[in-house]
Amino acid sequence: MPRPRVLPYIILGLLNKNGTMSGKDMISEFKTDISEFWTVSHSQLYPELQRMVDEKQIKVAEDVEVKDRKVINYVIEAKGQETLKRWLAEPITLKNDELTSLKLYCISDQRAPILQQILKQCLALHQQKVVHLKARKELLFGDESAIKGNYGHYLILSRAIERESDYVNWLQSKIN
Amino acid sequence: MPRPRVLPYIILGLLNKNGTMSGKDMISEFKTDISEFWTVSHSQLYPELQRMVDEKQIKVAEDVEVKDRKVINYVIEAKGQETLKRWLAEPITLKNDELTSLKLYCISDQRAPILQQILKQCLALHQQKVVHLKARKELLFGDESAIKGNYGHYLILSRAIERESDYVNWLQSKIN
DNA sequence: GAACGCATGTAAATCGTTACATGATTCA
DNA sequence: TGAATCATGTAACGATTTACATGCGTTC
Repeated sequence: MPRPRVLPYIILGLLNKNGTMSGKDMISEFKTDISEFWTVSHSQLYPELQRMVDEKQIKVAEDVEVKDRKVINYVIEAKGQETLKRWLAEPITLKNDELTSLKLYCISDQRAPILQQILKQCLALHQQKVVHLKARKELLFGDESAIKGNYGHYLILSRAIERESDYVNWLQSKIN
Repeated sequence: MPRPRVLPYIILGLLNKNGTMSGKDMISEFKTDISEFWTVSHSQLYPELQRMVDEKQIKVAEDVEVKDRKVINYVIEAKGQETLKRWLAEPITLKNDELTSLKLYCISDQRAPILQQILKQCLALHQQKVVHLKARKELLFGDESAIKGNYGHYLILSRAIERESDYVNWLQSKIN
């Protein structure tokens, strides 16, 4: 069972959000706005675009505009919009939570129901994380004398708890 | 230029911290204490252990103890300790910062100079991140009317700023 | 019109995961 | 003794990165 792919969905998300885009445009947006969370090289992007055209997820935009250059512009197809919708609606799990920011990035409309759905699932997941991490800290460092001999471990565990707790608070503040 | 490897250093870190360990022991510690930050499959671990024995970074521990099972125990060698030391001392950059938690995990002693060194570099890096993210937010959403049409983007950018700011505060609290 | 830049494209090498395999130990 | 379990080991595939390649357009 191959690892689930990310790139095709980001491509769909960008095209759905921005309309017509070239590969170059996508690379540019990846770098400026998405590199904080995810990166991709152009040697992955271009073959993927071809594959997605074959799959009818996207199509080449016959722009009357700028065809001076060898730029290829793409637009999303109906099938692609459904694929994107299904991806956004997938349940959030420990395994795929690293993609949640990317999913949110693809949602332009503040009132989209899927947005609240994602935030709520994310909240539940990270609340569990906090519980788990706190239990782990209590187990390992409940006796504070254990901190001395494993200070680095203690540090990152403490930090993880703070980080997750902050995230939980933020998520709650964004949920209706 | 191949991507820098992580696994060998974690192996060295664990052996340096715990003394004698088998592959199974490492897998176990990966799962319980490190899975929050990093994962590895056993099919990666075992060949890597063999490679590191060949390189004299570690060696098989001739335990008189439990040799009933086919368990193979390892200990770190002097060369491995130097390799580990060099890794911990590498400058922290945007590229390798995702490994910082793993590095901290390998440092048992609260008073180790390398600990403060890492925390300070990490602080500088994330302070820069905050500056960059805030500038980006000002540029994109300084005009609040822009939020409506790109709400997801606004959300994750805002969250990133809070997350990084919290991290900066935490780092400062841990620095002498 | 020759050289360079740039969007796109291709190849090779590496990394990492899943699935499967081995051989020893335990236990019924 | 034979089945099951377990630590270790191997194979195959997909994903990702680096390096290199193509070919159009601009510019000097």
